[in-house]
Amino acid sequence: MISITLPDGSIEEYARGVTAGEITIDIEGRKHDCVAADVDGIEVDFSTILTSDCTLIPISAFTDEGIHILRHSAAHLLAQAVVELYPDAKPTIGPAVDRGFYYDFANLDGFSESDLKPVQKKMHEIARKNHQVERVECTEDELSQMFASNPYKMEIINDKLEDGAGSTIYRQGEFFDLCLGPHVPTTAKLMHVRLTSVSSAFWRGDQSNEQLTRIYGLVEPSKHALKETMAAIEEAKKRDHRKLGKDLQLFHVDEDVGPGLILWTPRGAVIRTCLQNFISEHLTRQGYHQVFTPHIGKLDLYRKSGHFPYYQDSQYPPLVEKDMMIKLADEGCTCGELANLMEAGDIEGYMLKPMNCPHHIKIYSSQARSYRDLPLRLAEFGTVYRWEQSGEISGLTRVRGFTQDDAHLFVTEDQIADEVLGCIELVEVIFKALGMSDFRVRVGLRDPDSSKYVGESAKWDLAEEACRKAADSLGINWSEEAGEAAFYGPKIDFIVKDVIGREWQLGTVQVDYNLPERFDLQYKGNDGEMHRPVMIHRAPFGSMERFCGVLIEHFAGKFPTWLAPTQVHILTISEKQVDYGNKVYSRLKSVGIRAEIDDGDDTIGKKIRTHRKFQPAYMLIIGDDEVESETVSIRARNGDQSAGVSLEKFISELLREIDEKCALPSLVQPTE
RNA sequence: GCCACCAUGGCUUAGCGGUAUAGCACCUCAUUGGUAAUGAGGAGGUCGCGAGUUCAAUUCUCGCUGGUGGCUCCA
Repeated sequence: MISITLPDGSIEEYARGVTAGEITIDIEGRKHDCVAADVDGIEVDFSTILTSDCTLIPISAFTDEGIHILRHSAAHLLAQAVVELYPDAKPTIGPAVDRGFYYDFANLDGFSESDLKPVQKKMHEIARKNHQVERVECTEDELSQMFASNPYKMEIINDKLEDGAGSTIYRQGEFFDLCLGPHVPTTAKLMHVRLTSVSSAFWRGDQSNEQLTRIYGLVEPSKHALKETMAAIEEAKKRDHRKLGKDLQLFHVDEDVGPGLILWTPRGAVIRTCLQNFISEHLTRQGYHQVFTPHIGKLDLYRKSGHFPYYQDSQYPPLVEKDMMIKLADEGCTCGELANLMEAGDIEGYMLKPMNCPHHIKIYSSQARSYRDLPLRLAEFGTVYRWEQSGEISGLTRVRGFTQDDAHLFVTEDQIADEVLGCIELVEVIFKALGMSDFRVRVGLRDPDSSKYVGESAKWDLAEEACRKAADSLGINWSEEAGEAAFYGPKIDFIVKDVIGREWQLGTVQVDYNLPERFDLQYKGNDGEMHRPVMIHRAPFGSMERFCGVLIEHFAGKFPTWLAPTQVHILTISEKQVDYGNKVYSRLKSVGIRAEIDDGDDTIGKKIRTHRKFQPAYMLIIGDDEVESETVSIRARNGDQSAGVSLEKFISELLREIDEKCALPSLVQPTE
C-alpha cells in the first residue's frame, strides 16, 4: 500500500500501482472535468502508475494548467485529422499558445481557410471515437524508425534528445506523435474545438528555413466555454482600433499616400493634441526644454550614429543630391554601385530620420557644456520614418512614419538613477491618468554571453542597477530579461496588450553610453576636467500613433471627456429651439468646450442614434422646457439623464471634469 | 519580404460570362417630433489598377497596388 496526500490534506491508502486517473475519480467523481494530475509538483497523465507515497492534485480543464494541456492535446488531434485527410502532410511542431493552439505542417502547400471546415469536422469525428491517448516510452532507435519519414521530427530527435536517451510518444488510434506530454486521457475531452485561421511560419522561426503551413485553433473544456470565447473574440473585434478609427473618423490611411503613413483627421487630431498637451505640462514641470528639429539629416550624421548602415534594411532609401544623381546616371551607375558608394561614405545625401537622437545630440554639442548644465533634458514630438516590412504594417500600431514623444537627457553618471526614476514616474503618471493598468514592465539587461554590447562592464552594472531600482519603485511586478537590452545600454519597457492579445511596447526608458562616445560628447566637471555625459532616451507613449491605437481599443472609442474629440453634442427637438440651441452652442465654444449642434429636422430619437456613433461624453437635449427655463437636459454616454440643469452649472461642472481628467463622464448621476 | 485570403458608390453589402443589388449616410419635399431609426422621392458606382482569354469580363487567367490573419525583425 502507498499513502496519497489529497488536495484537502487527507491521506488515503491505495494499492501500489494505482493510477493518477483512478484517484482523480475517487476525489472528483466519475464525471469530473479534469485532464491530468499534479503529482508532487509534476504534471502527469491519468495513466501514470503510482508506486510510492505522493501528493496528488487533479488538474481541472478550467484551470490555466488544465487548459494548456487541453490545447496541447487539441494540437495533436489537429495533426491527426490533417494527416488523415492529407496523407502527404508532415506534422512538425504543435504547441499550446496563449489563446489556443497551432500546428505547423510541411507538405501542406495551398491549404486555405476554406479547407478548415473539413479538418474541423474530422477532428470532431476523431474526438467522438473516444480514442485512448496512450503514452509510450521509446528508445532512440525506435523513435528513429517511427519517424524516419518525417525529417522535422528526426531533427528534433537528433537535436533535443541526449545521445542514447529515449523519449515518449503519444498514441491515439492510428496516430502517434513525439511528445513529452502530459495529455488528456481520451480524445473525447476535445469535443469543443474550433479552427480559426491558417498562416505560414518558418521551421524553427527562421526565415531561411522551409516554409510551413500553420493552422490555428481554439479549444475549451465545454460547449458553453467555447461559445463564450467565440463571443469574446467577436466583442474584441468591435473594439479594433482600425474599425473604430473609421467609424469615429479618427484617422485615415490612403493608398495614394502610402502604406503605414497616417493621416490624422480632425477628430483624431484632437486626441493626439490633448495627449501632447498633457505631456507638455509634465515636461515643463520636470525641467525639460522642448526643441524642434527637421525630418531629415545628412547621411554622414547617421553613419556616425550607427543608424546607417546598420539598420539600412529598415529605412527609407536615402535622398541623394540632385547634381550627384545626374552625374551618377550619366556615368551609368547601377543601384548596387550606388548603395556601395553610400555605405562607403563616398556619396553625400540625406536621410529621413529614423531617430531623433542625432539631432538632439547636435543641440547638446552646439555649446560648450559644464556640469552645471546637466542634466540637460531635450524633448521633441519628433516624427521618424522606418521602412517596416509590408506584411507588418497594421493600423496605427505598426506604421512607417510615426511621432515619438521623445526626449534625450544628457546626464552625469551620478545622475542616471534619479533621472531614470523621473522618466519612469512620467510613464506612471500617464498610464494612471488613462486608467491603463493592464501592462507589464520589462527590464532589458545585457546577455552576458554576447559581445554585441558597447561600454564597460562596470558602467553596465551601475545602469542595470539603476533600472532595477526604478522598476522597483513602481510597486508592480516587473521581469528581468537578459538579452533584451539595447546594444548601447539597458532599458525599461512598458508593454501592453491590444484587444486581440498582441503585445505592444509603448513607453520606454533607455540608458545609453554609446552615442555620447560616438559623438565625443563632453562637459567640464567641477574638477576642471572634461567628462563624458551619459544619455537617457525616453518616450512615455512610445509613438503617438501606436499609443493612440492602443488607447482607442482601451476605451473602446469612449474617450474620457478631456480627450473626447467632441465633448458635447447639442440636439434640438424641433426648429422652434434652434435659436436657443445655437446660443448654448456659442456659449460652450466660448469657454473652449468641443461642441457640435444638430438643429436639423430629424426626430430626437433619430438624432440621438446618429450622434451616439461619435461617442460624445454628453448630449444636450433642447426642447421647449429648456428654452423657457434657460436650462439643458443632459444625456450621458451610458444613457443616464438629468433634466432641468442650468446651462452655467453644466458648463462649470463640465470644465471641472475636463480639468481633472476624469476617467468617466460624471455629471449625470444614475437614475434610480 | 513569405504563405493564405480579400477588394463592388462615403460605410456595410448582394450578385453574376451579357456594364450591378439592398440598407445606412447624402440631397429634396412633407412632418415640428421629448431621450437608440417619421414618411415619400432623388442623386451617386468605367465593380482597386493593368494586361490576357472571349463576340462579350465586375465575373475566368496572369501581373501590380492596397488590406486582413500569421511568420520574421524592430536601434
